[in-house]
Amino acid sequence: MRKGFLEFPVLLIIGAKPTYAPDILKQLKDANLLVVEGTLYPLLSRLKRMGLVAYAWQESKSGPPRKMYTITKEGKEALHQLETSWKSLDTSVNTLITHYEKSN
Amino acid sequence: MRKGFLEFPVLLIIGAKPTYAPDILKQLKDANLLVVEGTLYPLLSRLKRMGLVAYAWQESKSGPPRKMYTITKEGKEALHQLETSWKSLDTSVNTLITHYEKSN
DNA sequence: ATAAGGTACCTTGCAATACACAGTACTGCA
DNA sequence: TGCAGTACTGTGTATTGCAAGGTACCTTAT
Repeated sequence: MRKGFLEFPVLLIIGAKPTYAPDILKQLKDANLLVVEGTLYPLLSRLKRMGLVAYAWQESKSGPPRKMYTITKEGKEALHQLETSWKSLDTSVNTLITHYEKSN
Repeated sequence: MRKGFLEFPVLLIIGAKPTYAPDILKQLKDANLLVVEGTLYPLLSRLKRMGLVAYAWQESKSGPPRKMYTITKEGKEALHQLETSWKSLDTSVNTLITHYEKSN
């Protein structure tokens, strides 16, 4: 279950708008999801290998070129499935919390 | 982040009422959280080693004795912290979902 | 021109988690 | 005594996420 949880938020971010790694890190941090470079880069490579995202090099005005990631059709399908799983998990856990609180 | 996610639902279950492994498995399954023996037993040992739960042998009318697990004071404290983390994660992910949906 | 600092990407090695799978042990019943 | 059911345990493995270190490019200041 919940294997590769991080894929979900990352796909959500890329799915919302094409972005590149440092920006993804920033958005995750803004969302209170602490992820570091060493986690994100391998994850992005994995998503690319699975065909869920694609990238294109894009020049920058303030540094080296960036890999701009976009979500693919397959990525969107995977995203919808992840969203379903998430909602199920969310419901399950919140139910357990309710049970716990009722018992005290 | 979210390292050892399963600890949370398991602690919630034990915290609500003393139980033993097969019953925990059943409750997790009822909550749509698929976990198997090979995952749960090491997890329980870990929780015990960390002092978050304790167990007492209890005889059964239909088979071998059971390890009845109860939550400890430390376990309750850990549980509250896990609950806080969960709520934060819940909010974060749902925010990202909203952002994603708005962008489409 | 060159040094320094910043940005972006990538790799290696490690620890922990969760699973598959197999095994042990106790109980009750035929 | 054999068998099925219940409960607990151990081994091996893939994956995940992180720490740490490294490469390369670009801009700015000297």
